[in-house]
Amino acid sequence: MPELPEVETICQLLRNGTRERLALPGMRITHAMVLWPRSIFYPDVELFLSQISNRKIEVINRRGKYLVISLDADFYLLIHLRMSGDLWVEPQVEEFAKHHRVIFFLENEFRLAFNDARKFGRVWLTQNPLDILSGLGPEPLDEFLKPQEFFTRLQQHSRQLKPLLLDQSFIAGLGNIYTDEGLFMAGLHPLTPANQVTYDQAGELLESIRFVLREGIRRNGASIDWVYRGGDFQNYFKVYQRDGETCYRCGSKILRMVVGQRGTHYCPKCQPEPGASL
DNA sequence: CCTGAAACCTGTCTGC
DNA sequence: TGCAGACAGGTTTCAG
Repeated sequence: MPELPEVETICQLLRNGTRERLALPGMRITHAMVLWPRSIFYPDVELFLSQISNRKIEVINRRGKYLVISLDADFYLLIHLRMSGDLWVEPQVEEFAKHHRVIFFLENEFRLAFNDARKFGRVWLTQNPLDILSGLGPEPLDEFLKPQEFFTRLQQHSRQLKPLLLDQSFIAGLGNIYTDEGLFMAGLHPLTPANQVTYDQAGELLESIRFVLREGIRRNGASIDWVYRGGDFQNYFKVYQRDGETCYRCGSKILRMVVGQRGTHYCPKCQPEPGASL
């Protein structure tokens, strides 16, 4: 599922807990079990298992699409869910679900399970989280990011908007859904060269991105395909996977094309081609 | 710097 | 029913 709003939803769930499921901060990990070794990106599995044992969970945060779990002894557990990853807090007595890849056993009767059907997700355990996170661009929801800076960053690239916004070093957390939705709201064609975006358009794009991300978070993320249950932002998509259907704003037929190997959905009338006159 | 293709994986859906 | 092909929320690597 995971784009920024989905990761944020999981982050808040783990941080605050729910009725039956305890909040994780303050809880100790007694030991872990690795069912798919390639899920552990760093360090090697043997060292990972020894270093994770008996670590206390202190703070749970998000940076881009990474979940950042601070542990005692200055360790950080970083988890990237990629395409199909999810994190479940569940009783230890349950059978392992089909796609469990890494299990963190807690000191009570619960465990934290990393479930990931497509095996693309990755886990790091490190004392230097910046080695992994420092390449990320700014957080879109951080008010520290001003329209002027966003405009300046756009000016520095000739790339098309769609692949640029998906580039995590340009801005962190956007994925295919929220990029398409943000471009639609801003009225910008996905193929527009970034350095052709005007100052006003840049401001609108930043506002639009923030709006769709906040809506996504408010709806607890989107649930698509067979992977995720929980959020319902998929019921509020304006263009994503709506190709062939009618644009709510102008009535035109929503189109789909492939840009940078990613399905891209847009309204040909609300998002005019770059260079086309209105 | 930019683009496109391929790779890493499993599951679902569509069409023949 | 079987089977091939397309497609899926992401990222990295490599060729041109």
